[in-house]
Amino acid sequence: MADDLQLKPVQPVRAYERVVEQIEDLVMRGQLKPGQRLPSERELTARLGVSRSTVREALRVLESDGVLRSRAGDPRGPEILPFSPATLRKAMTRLARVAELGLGELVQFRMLLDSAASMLAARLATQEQIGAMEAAIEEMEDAVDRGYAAFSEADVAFHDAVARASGSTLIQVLTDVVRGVVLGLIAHKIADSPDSRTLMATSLQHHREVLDAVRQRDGQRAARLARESLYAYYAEYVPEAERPLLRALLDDPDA
Amino acid sequence: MADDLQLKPVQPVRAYERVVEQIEDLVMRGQLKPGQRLPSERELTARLGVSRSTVREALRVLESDGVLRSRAGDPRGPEILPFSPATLRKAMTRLARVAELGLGELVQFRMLLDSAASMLAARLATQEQIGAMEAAIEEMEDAVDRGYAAFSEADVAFHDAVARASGSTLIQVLTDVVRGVVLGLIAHKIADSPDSRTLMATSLQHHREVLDAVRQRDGQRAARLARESLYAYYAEYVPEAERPLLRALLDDPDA
DNA sequence: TGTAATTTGTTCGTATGTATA
DNA sequence: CTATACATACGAACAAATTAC
Repeated sequence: MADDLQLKPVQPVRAYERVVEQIEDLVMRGQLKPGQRLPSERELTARLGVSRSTVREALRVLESDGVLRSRAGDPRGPEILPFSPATLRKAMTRLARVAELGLGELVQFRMLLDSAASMLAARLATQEQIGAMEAAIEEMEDAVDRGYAAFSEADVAFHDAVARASGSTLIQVLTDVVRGVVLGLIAHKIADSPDSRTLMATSLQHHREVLDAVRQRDGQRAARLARESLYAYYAEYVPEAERPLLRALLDDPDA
Repeated sequence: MADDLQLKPVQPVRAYERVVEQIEDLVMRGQLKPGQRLPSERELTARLGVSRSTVREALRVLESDGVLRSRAGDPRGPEILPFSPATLRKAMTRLARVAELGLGELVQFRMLLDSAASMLAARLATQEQIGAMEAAIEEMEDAVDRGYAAFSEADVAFHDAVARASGSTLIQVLTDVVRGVVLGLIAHKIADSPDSRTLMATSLQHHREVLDAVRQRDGQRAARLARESLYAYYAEYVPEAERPLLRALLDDPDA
């Protein structure tokens, strides 16, 4: 007998899975576009030749994946949704919890993303995109006196502007997701900080420097400043033991 | 009337969603660990006070999220699974298709991940982890004569070793995911390349240089070489129009 | 080895509340 | 406001699969 035939164990394919695949395929191929409606459950039952329960299980899975939404009583049928990073965020959040990602690793990854985004922004950003960064900085200046919440909001706007200017959808989405997880872990600590005003002023200055590097089209400097800025802002909330992870991304890790 | 009360529209919460939440919570809190079993569908029906259909819809969603697996006839009940990046990969793949991510953006992101991984590996890797990289390189050397498939496998092993040595789970998982998407898009093109042998030899030399920089603990050099290596390997498959995205990550983008 | 018991996979019927026209 | 079609949810039934004895 040939002993090295590549035979894999066969697992039964359930009916609802084939329904999910069919609908997913239609969406992937663009035959079903956001806003369009799927036939009603009863019609799907008839067209697919499976029971209502099977159709429903498939719809629940697709719904939880953010592919569509079905509402009770809507005679137009389930609605195909536009893509949203919600599923990615869910998966990422689970990864963070189940894999027990430390704050250190999350901040490290943010440094990585923001650094790359700043590099790309310096080299590729349009004047309009640079204008959006400038507007966000002005908003931050105004917000210093209005407290941490307002400042944080403007800060997010700045980083979003940079991420958009990077031209990379992946960087944009992942920045959004990772920031959400990080802020969820420590927002209250920063808000409660007694010298949060000093923190904001320092952070604002760092952001100005990044913007300056972007304006001068100096990608490497923008990237370096972005890393240093995040390190300065978050390092104190990261446990001592994990700080080497952050420092390893700085140009001079032993300084 | 107060006009600025933050009132959001309430959307009905369906029964199966509350079941999903309960079980997801138990897994998140570590009260249900991988390998453990959930009660049977009928017992869940009784304990949760909902019908079996509702329980099943919840189980299907959890199954599609990779949280558990239920097999027909298994009297021990659904099994809690260890975390796997499968969901992340699924979400990422959908993002790539639906957001119409070009090959350029995907390769760009790989450059970014591999660059960071190499930098971190140079600064943090243990001798054992460096040994794994060396072993992968030797495997690549052997594989040059055995064709693209074998070479690609060894190549993957090298990048995995680097990603592991980076100490970052996020880098590790995302490298795996993005590589899967990229290879899915162009593996056949490389395999069919007439001068694939030359390509392999060049790539092998680049990998040796990265390893050398890691051995010498030169993070910045390792990162730069990693970017250049990926650029050299993939650039020709990336449409002309998207290549500036890749070059923007090189130290000298105009060269 | 084979068989019995239990579980999941799937279907069908029904009652109820809801959104749309 | 009403009629209609819809989704939600329940429960019973049978087939197929798995385990354990």
